[in-house]
Amino acid sequence: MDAMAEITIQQVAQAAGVSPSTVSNLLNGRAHRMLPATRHRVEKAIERLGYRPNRAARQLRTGRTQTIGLVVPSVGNPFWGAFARHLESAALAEGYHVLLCNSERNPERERHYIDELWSDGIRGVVLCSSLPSLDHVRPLIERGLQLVTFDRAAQAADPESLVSISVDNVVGMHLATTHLIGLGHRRLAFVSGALGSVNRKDRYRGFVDALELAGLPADSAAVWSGASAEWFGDVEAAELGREAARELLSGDRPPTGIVAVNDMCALGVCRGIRDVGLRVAHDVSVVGFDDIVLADLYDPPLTTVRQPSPQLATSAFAELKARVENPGTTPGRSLLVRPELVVRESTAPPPSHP
Amino acid sequence: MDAMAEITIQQVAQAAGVSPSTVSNLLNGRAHRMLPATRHRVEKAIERLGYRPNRAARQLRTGRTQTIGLVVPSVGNPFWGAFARHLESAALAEGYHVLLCNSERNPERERHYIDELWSDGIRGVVLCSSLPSLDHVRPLIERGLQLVTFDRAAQAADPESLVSISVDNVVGMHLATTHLIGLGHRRLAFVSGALGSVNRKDRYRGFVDALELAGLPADSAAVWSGASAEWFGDVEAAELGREAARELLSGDRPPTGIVAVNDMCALGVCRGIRDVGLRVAHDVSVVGFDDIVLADLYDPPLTTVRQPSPQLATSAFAELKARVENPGTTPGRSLLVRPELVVRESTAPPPSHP
DNA sequence: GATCACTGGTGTAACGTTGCAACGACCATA
DNA sequence: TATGGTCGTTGCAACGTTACACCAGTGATC
Repeated sequence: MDAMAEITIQQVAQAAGVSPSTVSNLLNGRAHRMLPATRHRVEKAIERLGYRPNRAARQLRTGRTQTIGLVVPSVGNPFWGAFARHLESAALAEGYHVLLCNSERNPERERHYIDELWSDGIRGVVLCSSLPSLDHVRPLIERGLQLVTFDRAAQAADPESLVSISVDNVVGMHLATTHLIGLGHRRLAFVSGALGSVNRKDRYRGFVDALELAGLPADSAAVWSGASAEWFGDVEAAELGREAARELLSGDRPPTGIVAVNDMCALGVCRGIRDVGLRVAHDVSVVGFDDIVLADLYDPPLTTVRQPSPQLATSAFAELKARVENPGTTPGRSLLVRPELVVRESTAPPPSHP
Repeated sequence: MDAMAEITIQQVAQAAGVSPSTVSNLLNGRAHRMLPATRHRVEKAIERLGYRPNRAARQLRTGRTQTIGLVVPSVGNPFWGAFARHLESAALAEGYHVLLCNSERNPERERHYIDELWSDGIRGVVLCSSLPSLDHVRPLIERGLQLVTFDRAAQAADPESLVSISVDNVVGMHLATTHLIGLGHRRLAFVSGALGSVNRKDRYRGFVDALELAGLPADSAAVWSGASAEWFGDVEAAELGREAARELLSGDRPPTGIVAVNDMCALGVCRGIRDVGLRVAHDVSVVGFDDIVLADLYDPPLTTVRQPSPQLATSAFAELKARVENPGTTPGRSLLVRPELVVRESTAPPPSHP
């Protein structure tokens, strides 16, 4: 295989007997400026040579890219996989591409990625970081980086141009916890990885709020937040949930209801419940968060808080595109969608006391 | 926010009191060619100005990119999500980026993406297409596109430079089917979407081969391949499996063992089994393919054929990188990894006859 | 028959980077 | 003191594209 020469706009121009400018005009929606005959000649030439414009040259010249960055914890988690998929579809429909970055919840890695994206000429990023502070990206934001954060409610100290799109995590967990309390549960537990991220903190707060509203002492509830790990990957969430369930249920005064920080974690909790010989719902109720596809497939189907990820992804892209194409015109804002509790069969009244 | 001027290599050069060439030399691993003092001045300037090289300019000049393309059916399917994640990690370790493309099993979309990737200057793509023919990418391969196909055994008519990495799907399904037969099952069913892709065809063949080897007439087995849909998305696989199970089990002579084309589909089958009031394993055994994280979490934990996706992803990237950086030196080849049957609890002997 | 406005098309410079060829300065050798 | 070699650094052209300014021709208007 020999070193392949690319087909350039000059070659097309020559083949069509016009100047490169004319070809460029056609390519950039200025076809009306030429005779139909010319236009057809050029189109034929493009077709015949299989010409594809060189994106790097175009980007260098115009300063624009048709690529956005997506930073998620890990597409190994089906929730993020689905989100990535929907975002990518929205992008495709508008001629954009998506560069995938799994931060693995590693701040260093996340920072590195944002820098790289900037180098790539990418000026719009959907960040699903959840790091409380955005200081590591502030210099870039000041230079013109457009950021849409997802699943991370806006913070007071955030840069003002920021757009944030998220489900209301506090409300969501409030709903979940209240559901459990309404079923008669009094001994609850909250299972999560380290509470380092905004959304986890919010979810935890929803849990505590609901407890207090019901007159239950907050300290009566167990909180299991993976003391060992500073942070944990989203795939390991399941393993963590499993471990948590085993530990919680073999202690004294085991909980009868467990709310998990997300569905993967909840599924792990369910597994842990079976590990110790108990039954989900019958012995201990579990509620998750996200409503991944598998929640409904599980046995028992998982009660959970739904994040409408197609809509959220679509909004995120639309918001980002508007800002990238028209920087500085719209002020920062924050969209907080109210989530919905989906009651399935992993929750039931607590077993009657002996 | 005003239009932001990028920081260029010239500005760095000026700030450091050297020429752009010197900065470029430093950036491209030719630091030994300058005095330590110069080097430090330049490094300081880069740091102080927050300079990031413009990738588009660099790519235009050198013709190289540090980006590869990944075309998967859909990262909404946890198997592909995990694969994407591992591939991306391998890429990151070598300074590469990954552009994500979900084909949604739509040939038109896949074709479009490959064209776009080429336009982006990307010369290496991991293609998880499974389309039997590669004709739609042949022109680009001839121009120098390096392709590693994954989960698609090499075909006779493939371009010679092609690398293909895959699990041995025939063997895998053979293992799964034989496992069921060994447990005493005689009435089996194979559930899949349309058998349009190479891997599905292979998996089906493994199923039939095992049947024949056991002296079971192939036509005694039911095959459910989603007659309605031309193709189906990976997320819908679960829905399809569910429907298949309901239909198969309410017919006459229902199967006692079902092998599903992948885990998502198998999970759907399990759900369908419960829909009709039967129990997985106890009444009908199910075996999947992939070994996604959730297989082990499920109730009952799913017996399945494992694809070692971290290793496969790592190999795919290594193979692709070698070819992109050194085109035309290595001939095409094909790596077929033997998969492993993971026996869990979704399979059991068939219920004894009344 | 000048002037003007359009129409269809072209020439040119620039985007930021790289790598080669070339440079002057210095030192060792003859 | 010439000659040659090395060292550290730089000038220059080019990668493929685009947008602006410009131009030559045509037809209408005064």
